[in-house]
Amino acid sequence: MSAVSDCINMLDSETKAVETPEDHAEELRLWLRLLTCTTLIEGEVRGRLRQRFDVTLPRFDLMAQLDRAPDGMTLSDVSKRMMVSNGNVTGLVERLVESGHLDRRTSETDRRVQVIRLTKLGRAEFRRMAAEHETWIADLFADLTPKDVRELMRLLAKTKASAQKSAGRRRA
Amino acid sequence: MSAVSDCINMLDSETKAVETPEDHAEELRLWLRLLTCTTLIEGEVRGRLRQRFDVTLPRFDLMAQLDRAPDGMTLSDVSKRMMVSNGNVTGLVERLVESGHLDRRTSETDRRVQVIRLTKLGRAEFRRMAAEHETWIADLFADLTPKDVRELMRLLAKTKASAQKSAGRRRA
DNA sequence: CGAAATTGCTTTAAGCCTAAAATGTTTCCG
DNA sequence: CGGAAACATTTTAGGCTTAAAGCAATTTCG
Repeated sequence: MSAVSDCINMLDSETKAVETPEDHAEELRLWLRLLTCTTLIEGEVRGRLRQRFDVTLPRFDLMAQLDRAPDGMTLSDVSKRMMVSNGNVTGLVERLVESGHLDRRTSETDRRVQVIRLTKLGRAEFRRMAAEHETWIADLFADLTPKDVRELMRLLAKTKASAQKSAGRRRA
Repeated sequence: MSAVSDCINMLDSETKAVETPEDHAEELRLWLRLLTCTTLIEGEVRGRLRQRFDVTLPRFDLMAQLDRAPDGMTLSDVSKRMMVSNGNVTGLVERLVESGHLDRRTSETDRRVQVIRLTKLGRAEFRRMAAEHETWIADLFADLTPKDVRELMRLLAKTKASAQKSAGRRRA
């Protein structure tokens, strides 16, 4: 091996400034496991919502957002909170207005803005579903100790921060 | 409070066999955080796959399954592994056969079964994408220490087991 | 002021996804 | 053997989802 490549390798191992074909198998496995957990739980919740209340998960999620905002939200707010595209929200809201769960009105002060709220019916139905939903989640996580839960919260917060930072780097 | 309700409450607190309106806010928050992390990372990966390779995430995932199975897989296998419905796989495979990435043939021994494999093109393209994909994941998780990763793996394994148990209870 | 950029939302085209019903195939067993 | 059950896949109907383009209203700033 040449003196030059010796030098480069030392830089690599000591400063980690250069990318040799490094091994990221652990992170990859972590990502797959994270995805598996989420998919598993999401599927379970989806199925139960459907069976018990004949409602879809996205509809439930949207109502959950609105339940915490008595004064309503704009479509953009909802879109950001739910981390879905704008166009997605448009259709979702359309169907929920149609079924009488949501009320939609154009803002007085800015005619671009649509403000949506839960109707009385929407709120009542959501509360009924949410109560049961909470027990499902509790059951799905039942084998975790309170300490496990705290620790997971902490590590996922760290994960979220890390991912956001990485996403920010890309957009920059 | 009556003697009867005293008795019931004692049973509740000591054996946890009965459900009083308990507080499961922590588990709920944990679930939302888990979902946020996954959605965030998934969206980031989806965007990068699209930008760099003009490929969708489901296509990538399907090819990833096949890359690890040189002898091919049946559609049912893929469906189970990917945790998606059978009908979903049918369409996904259709498009990947169409684009020349997959090879599909009916099993010799069981005419119900379709065996799919990566074509040479499919494998080459997947390997190219996977190499880059791995660096994205590493970057997204960059702020986690090796210890964090290990700990998350452990807790997510526990979470997965708990959720599977709960899902099993329901189907029973 | 008024053009340009931005913002909020909708539309479009394409693809993803599910649950349930339908189709064809194989296995099980009486 | 032969019908019932199980299995693998496809089809169907409906909804979800995205990226990108389009439209209208508002804000910015020369």
